Amino acid sequence: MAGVRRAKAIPTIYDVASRAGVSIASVSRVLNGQGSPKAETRKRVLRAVRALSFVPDGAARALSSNLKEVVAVVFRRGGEVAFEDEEENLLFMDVINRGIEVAAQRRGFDVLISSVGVQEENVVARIAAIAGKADGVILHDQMLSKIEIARLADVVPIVTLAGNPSSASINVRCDNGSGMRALIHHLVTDHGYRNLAYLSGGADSPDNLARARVFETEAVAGGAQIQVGPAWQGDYSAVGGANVIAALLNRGRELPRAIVCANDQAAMGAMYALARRGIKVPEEVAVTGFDDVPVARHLHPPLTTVRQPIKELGLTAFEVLYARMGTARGQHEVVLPVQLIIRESCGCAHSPALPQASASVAGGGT
Amino acid sequence: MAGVRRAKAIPTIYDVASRAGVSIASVSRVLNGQGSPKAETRKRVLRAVRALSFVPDGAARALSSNLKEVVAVVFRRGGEVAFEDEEENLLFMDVINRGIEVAAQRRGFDVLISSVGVQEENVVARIAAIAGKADGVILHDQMLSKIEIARLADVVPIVTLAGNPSSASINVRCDNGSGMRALIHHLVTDHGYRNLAYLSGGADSPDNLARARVFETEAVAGGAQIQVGPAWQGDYSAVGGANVIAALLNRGRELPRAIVCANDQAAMGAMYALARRGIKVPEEVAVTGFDDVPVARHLHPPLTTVRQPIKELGLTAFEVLYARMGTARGQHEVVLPVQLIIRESCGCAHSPALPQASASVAGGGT
DNA sequence: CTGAAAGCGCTTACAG
DNA sequence: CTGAAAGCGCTTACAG
Repeated sequence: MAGVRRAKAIPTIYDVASRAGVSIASVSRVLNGQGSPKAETRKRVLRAVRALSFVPDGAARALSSNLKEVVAVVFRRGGEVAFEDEEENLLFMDVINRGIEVAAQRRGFDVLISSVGVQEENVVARIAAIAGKADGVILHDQMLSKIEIARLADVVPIVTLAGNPSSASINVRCDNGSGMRALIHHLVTDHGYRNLAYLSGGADSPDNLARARVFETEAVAGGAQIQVGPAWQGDYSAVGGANVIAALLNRGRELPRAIVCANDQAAMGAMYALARRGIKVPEEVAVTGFDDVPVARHLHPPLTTVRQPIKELGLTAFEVLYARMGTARGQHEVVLPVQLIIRESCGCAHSPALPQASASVAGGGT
Repeated sequence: MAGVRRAKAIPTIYDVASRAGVSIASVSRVLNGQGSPKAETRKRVLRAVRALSFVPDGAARALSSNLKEVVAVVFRRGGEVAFEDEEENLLFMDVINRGIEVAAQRRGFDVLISSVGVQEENVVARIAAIAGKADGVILHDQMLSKIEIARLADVVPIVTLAGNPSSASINVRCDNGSGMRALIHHLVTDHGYRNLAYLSGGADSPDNLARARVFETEAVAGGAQIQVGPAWQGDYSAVGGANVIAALLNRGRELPRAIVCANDQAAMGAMYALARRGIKVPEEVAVTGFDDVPVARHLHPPLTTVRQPIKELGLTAFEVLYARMGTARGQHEVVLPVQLIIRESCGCAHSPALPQASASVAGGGT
């Protein structure tokens, strides 16, 4: 508001109509392909539109048609970035957002992006304001409580990404269970590790909780010892992961044979901390991640992890939201499959690669 | 439009007003902090707002206040992704977009993101539609001609990123000239290379043109031989870069001592193609990039390149646009400084690093 | 401090 | 096929 306003008068549909010598209704019709305007009318309108560089005002359209053709995406923006590679974290969100955007485009929607600072105060108000500018909202992370979501859902359809299912919204997530199950099976059965730890992610993250739960069940079922608890509490970040390992080491604790990390970021941090102490991965301690972010394969050793269908997560989130805009109810949770990616940090043999970081080529082209 | 509509009736400002027993004007005032509503009025309005989960409609606000508080960002979406690392390319745009978003947030704006397919037909119409939904537009790449920009600029302020300066818009870019100058100086003077080539980026990219021009001037001024021309025409992509090298090698051409690539992506492709033929970088051929994307330091060898202030590019684009929304005119070009980042692909000595990919830590924390 | 009313720029029944 | 008119949900002078 403060001092922001337009300079020159911008042409409206009235200007176009009078220049073309027709009514504004006709202008609207030819512009939106409604009805069957006469060729002559059409021609005159189009000419006037060009002459005036007329662009229909989105707000006015939205108001009268009750459709903004905008989907809002809200996510948390990280604070300080200790590891340079932490930027990769963003990539994860960005790839999801790209998926949302591609799906949105197909339906003629645009994407309104809005990040919320980690320690921003009025999150609810912020999100409400954004919701007012869109036909639907996609929420990354767990930024709103169940009731807050329910309240907002009265006003606009909501899809959560990796959140908790709720009767008021739809949750889209990946299959943490089978991903973790495959990973533990590989570690316990294939490698025979008898002592594992789970380096946890954000304490209140549903993904983290699900992964932790399956980690425990499967490891124990496989007859392995496990280490869990406060000492292993990370926060999905590389610094967090590094701190956990460093603290453990400082207190002289003996490390397990394998560290299963809540995500790739934490794994990067853990590997960094281990390297600093001269502990060899995977010879002394195996480390695994979750997500398969692009850098994962560039690490030394390349990271064994569980690949999430990142872009599909976004595509699906939009499609599910779009469907919800039309119909009242539907499913409340959508689960996408994951894939175990075995590289070397688990202890598997070095697979021969081309002598360059980008050895993993899909096309060829040369 | 097709079949999309709301389910339940959504509360409007009238509902709030009648529930609170005041006029809609009062509701609007307390919600927007205008005037000085009585404490009692304020209380009753707020209570009603909560009770109804009222969220003001953005379209209606925008229409009556003539301010959407939305800035549109349009960029080109790549086609196929041959190199997996090509995703990093997105990161570049995404970091810029993050910068835009952070700056926008400070001013109470949200960001409307819209990518345009490489071979999409109605680009002008698409962009016009997006412009109608925003108070200003930021254009990545060179997607619109000079006249198209001028036409659109009649309707909405425009900032281009790495485009051409024009009287109708403002262009924000980095200082290609001094970056390339520093790089060539390092290659020619410090390393003494006498034979260089410029692996070009998109033929119509202003950045590429500027870099190519300075490359020539500086290399020649330094007394070096240069190779340029169609055989060295890439397209900013890794595949493009790889193809150029492969084609040259296939035709038995002798490579120069150093290949200066238009950007990091092309450099990655070039290094890949060289590695496939067993040509050693930097011992036989030095390779450099431009941009300093995050993977650059993970390559083997780590890439010498010119760092662009990526996030600042975005921040600046928004601020400049915001300023333009208020005042009629101003500067037409903003240039941000760059920094030469010397790593190993130029032939410089291996700098001792921690035994892990993420050796580059900023904080510490352990 | 507060309310009645106009107006923002479109879309869309409703007549003709 | 086309136009006059109502209405979408807000903000903001203008009176009081």
